[in-house]
Amino acid sequence: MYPLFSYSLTASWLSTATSSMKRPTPRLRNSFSQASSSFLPRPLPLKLSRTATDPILPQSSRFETAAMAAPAITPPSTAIMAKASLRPMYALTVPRSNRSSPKHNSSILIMPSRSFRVAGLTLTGKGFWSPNKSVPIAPKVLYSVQSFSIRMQSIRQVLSGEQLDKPVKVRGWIYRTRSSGGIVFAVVRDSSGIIQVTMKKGVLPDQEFEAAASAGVESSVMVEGTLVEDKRAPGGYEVRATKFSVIGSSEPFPITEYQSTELLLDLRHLWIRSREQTAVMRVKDSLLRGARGWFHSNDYVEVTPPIITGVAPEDSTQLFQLKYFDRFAYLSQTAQFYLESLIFSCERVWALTPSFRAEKSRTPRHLTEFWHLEMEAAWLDNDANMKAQEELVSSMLRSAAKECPSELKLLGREPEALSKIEPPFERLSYSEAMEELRGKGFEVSWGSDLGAAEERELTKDRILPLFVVNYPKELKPFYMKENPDDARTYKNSDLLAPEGYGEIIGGSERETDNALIIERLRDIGEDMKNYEWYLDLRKYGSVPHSGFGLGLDRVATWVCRLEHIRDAIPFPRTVARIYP
RNA sequence: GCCGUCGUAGCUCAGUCGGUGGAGCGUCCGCCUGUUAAGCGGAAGGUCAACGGUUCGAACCCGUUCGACGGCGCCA
Repeated sequence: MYPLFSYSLTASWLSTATSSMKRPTPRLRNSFSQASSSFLPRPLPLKLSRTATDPILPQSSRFETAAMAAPAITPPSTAIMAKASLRPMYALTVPRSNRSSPKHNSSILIMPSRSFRVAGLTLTGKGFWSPNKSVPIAPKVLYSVQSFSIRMQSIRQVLSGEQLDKPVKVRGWIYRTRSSGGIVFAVVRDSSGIIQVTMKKGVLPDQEFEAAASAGVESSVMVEGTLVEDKRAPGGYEVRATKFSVIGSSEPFPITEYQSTELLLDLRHLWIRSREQTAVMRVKDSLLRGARGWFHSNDYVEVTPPIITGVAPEDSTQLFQLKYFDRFAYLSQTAQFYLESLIFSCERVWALTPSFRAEKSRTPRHLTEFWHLEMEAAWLDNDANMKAQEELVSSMLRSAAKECPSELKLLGREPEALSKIEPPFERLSYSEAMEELRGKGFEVSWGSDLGAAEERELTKDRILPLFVVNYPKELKPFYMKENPDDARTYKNSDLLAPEGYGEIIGGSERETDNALIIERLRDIGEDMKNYEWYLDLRKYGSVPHSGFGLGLDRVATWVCRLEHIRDAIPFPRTVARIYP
C-alpha cells in the first residue's frame, strides 16, 4: 500500500513551502499537516544531465531527467501530486524563476512515493537552475496536474469528500456486489475503508460493465469515476464509475455471511482481510507506537534478548523444547533474566519479543505464542515500577484513541472513554482483595489464588485497571523481593484490566540477596548450575531493581473488546492449532 | 491435567419412535437501471467425520478412533 504522501524529502520541501506560502491550495493541506515543522529547509542541488522519456511517465510526455549535483536551488512554492502510469508520483511545482525567463515556467520535480530519491526533474524548457539565484515564491499553482491523470486515492481520502463531483481513482478489493440489470453496485474496500462504486450500463464500456457484473467478492479492482454525494449509498458517498478493471479475479470466496469459528480459524489467512481484523491490527500497531513513545521519552533502551535459551526461569514443563544440534534448547517464555543483566549497563531497558508457553491452556486469555512487552530498570522500587506501568498503559491507550478512533468505534470501543483512562490506577492489596471477595460470597481464604472468576468479580464494574499488590510468596516465582512490611508476601503487583478482562501485567521488585534466591531455588528443586550466571548478577555491584511483563495481545483484547485473545493476533498459536 | 458440547451440500443449519436425505446462503443460467446481507425464476451440488457392531434395513442405536469448539487450572 502506498502512503498518500512520502516522507522526509517531501516533508522538507513542503515545510518550506508552507512557511513561505500565503495560501496553500486545499488539496495540499493534508500534505502540509504531515510535514515536520522541525525539519529545516534544505536546498536541493540539481543539474540537468540528459533528456529521456521516463517509462513510468505517460508515453506522450517528454521529460528532462535530472541527476543529483551541485548547485542548489531554493525549494518550490507549491506542491502538487501527480499520478503517472500505475505508480503514484509526487510532483512539486517550481515557480517561474523570473518573469523574463519563461523557459522555467511550470517546472516539476517528480519523485516516486516510496522513495526519497529524486527520480527526475522536468522542465518545459532546457536550462540549469542557477546556484545563486533564489526562485521567487509564486502566489499560485503554476502547473496543472490535470495533464497527467487522476491521482490514486485511499478510500479514506475519497470519503473526506474533498474531491466531491470531481474525478477520483481508487483501487482495492470487492467487498460486496449487488446488481440490477443495467446497474451494478460494488462495495470496494482498501486498507483505509469501504466505498460504494456504481456502474451503469452505457456509462462505461460494455466490456468493463460486464466485467463488473461478473466480478466476484474479493476480486482486486481499479476504478475511475466521479465522486458524488448520495444518501442511497452506504457511507453517503459513491463513485460513479467511468472506468473499471479487474486486476486479479477471485474464485468464489470461501467466507460468506455465515461463518463458524472453526471455518474462520481454518481460513485465517483470508479472514484477516475482514474489517474487524484489520481494525484490530491497526489498533495494536497504535498501542505499540504509544508504548515505544513512552519508553523512548523515559530513557529506556530497546534491547533484543534471545528467543532460544538453555535455561528454564520457571517451571520447565511450560517450555517448548527443541533440538539444538546435539542437545536440547528451549523457546523463551520470558526475557526477564536477560533484561536484568542488561540494566547494569543500560540501566533502563525494554524489549518486545514473542514468548512461548507450552501450557495446555484452553481459555480466551491464553496463546502458546504471544507478544511479550517487558521492562526492567535499575534503582526502581516496586512503587515506581507500578507508576511506570500505569503511565505506559495510559500512553498506549491515548495513542490508540488518537490514531484509531474509527477502528475503535467499529469494534465497539469509545475512543474518548479510552483516553480518559489515566493514572493513578487503584491499588488493592491481595489481603484486601480477599476480604472484598469474601464479602461478595466467594469462598476464598488467605493463600488461595485469584482465579478467573475472582478476577472478573473484582474488575467487572471498573473503568480503570486495578493493581493487586503483595501476593503470598507461595503463589509467585522465586525471584521476587520479600515485602519488608509482611514477610509472608512479595513486593509485587498484577495489573488487572477492567470489565473482567483480567491480568495484563505481572511485575515485581527483584530479590537481590543471593542467599535467599538459592534457598528458594533449592526448595523448588532447581538445578543450581542453570542459574550460575543469574546469581552472578547479584555478585558484582547489585542494585535494587524492578520490572514487569505486559501481554500485548491481552491489552489488545481488552482495548478492542474481543471475546477471545486469538482475534488479537493474525495467526494465533494455541494448543490445538498451528495452521495456517 | 480436569469438566462439557459438537461433526449432515462449498458455508450455516434442520432432519431421527430406524424405512431410498431438506432449507437458506454461495455457485451456474435467465429476468430486473438505485441496490443496502437486494429481489424473482430455474439448475447443479451429499460415501450424513472414519472404522467396526446390532438390525431385513442405520445419518439416526452401541463401541472405538480422529477432528473441532466451550470452560477450568496454569500464566501475560
